[in-house]
Amino acid sequence: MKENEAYERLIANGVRPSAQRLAIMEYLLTHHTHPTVEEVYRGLNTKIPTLSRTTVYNTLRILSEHHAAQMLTIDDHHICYDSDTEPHVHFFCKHCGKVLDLMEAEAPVVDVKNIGNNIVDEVHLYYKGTCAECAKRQEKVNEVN
Amino acid sequence: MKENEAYERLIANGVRPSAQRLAIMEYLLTHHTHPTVEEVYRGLNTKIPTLSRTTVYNTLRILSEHHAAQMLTIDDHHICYDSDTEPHVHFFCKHCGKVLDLMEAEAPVVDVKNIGNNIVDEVHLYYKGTCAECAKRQEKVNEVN
DNA sequence: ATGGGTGCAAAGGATTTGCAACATT
DNA sequence: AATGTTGCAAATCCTTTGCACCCAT
Repeated sequence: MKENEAYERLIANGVRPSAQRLAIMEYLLTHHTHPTVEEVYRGLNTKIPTLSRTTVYNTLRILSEHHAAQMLTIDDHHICYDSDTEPHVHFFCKHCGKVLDLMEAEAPVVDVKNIGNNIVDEVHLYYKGTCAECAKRQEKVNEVN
Repeated sequence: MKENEAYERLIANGVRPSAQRLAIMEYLLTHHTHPTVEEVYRGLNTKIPTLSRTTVYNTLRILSEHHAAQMLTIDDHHICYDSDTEPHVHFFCKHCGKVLDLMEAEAPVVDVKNIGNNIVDEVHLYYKGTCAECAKRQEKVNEVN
């Protein structure tokens, strides 16, 4: 990771850089796994034993409100976060629950500022289905039968 | 509404047509307001006083699993349902919480079957921002100041 | 001294589950 | 009878809130 990238991201988006916020921002910047609140909490708990879930909740909400990160509401039981704030497509596997990034080459580019008189400031593109791995596993099961 | 549209929709998607399921399916087909579980429950409670929330939860989940309706997870506190299962863009107003349909003319058409080896069977396009009404209201406030 | 941030515990809210009664075949 | 569906109550889980303490871009 670039030196101070977390710090710069917070400042650029008008978020005061406390130690906890820096740690959470850095966690998102170095883990492109679309972590949930719980995953961020557990991932940082060893480094910062005093960290509370409340702070993780608060911070992730603040980060997404300030567009320093994206909240992905791709599934009702899987709210997660992504430090990549550029619109890109997310794929959600209904079988294993994994969230993948799909590259621009594989997805339409949407760049809208407003539609009618509605002002658009976030674009979310979610595809859902069966990921390559789960599809392969199911094929095997079918072969056996 | 067409005669028996709810019935046909259930049968076509392999859902057994109980009285409750028919009523919920019909409610979705006649209310294009993207209702939540609670709104469906309240909307039907007068007609079917014995209806329980549990059944509304179960039924809406079954309908979306069978692609007889879509579950929209556009916002963490606003999970709602839409009987239109064709991919179309939804606009969510962060101020008033309203969910609007955007017509095809205003939005990209996405028709994907799979990407890489991932099998896509649902496409969700969500735009978020400020709706025309809320934007207008904010303008007025700004003029006064 | 002040405003903001943190974290504990408790509250709140939404959704699911266990299970007995009921309906439909 | 057998199978699937419903609905009540309770349990669970996730998230927010109240509040006291702490800290310092």
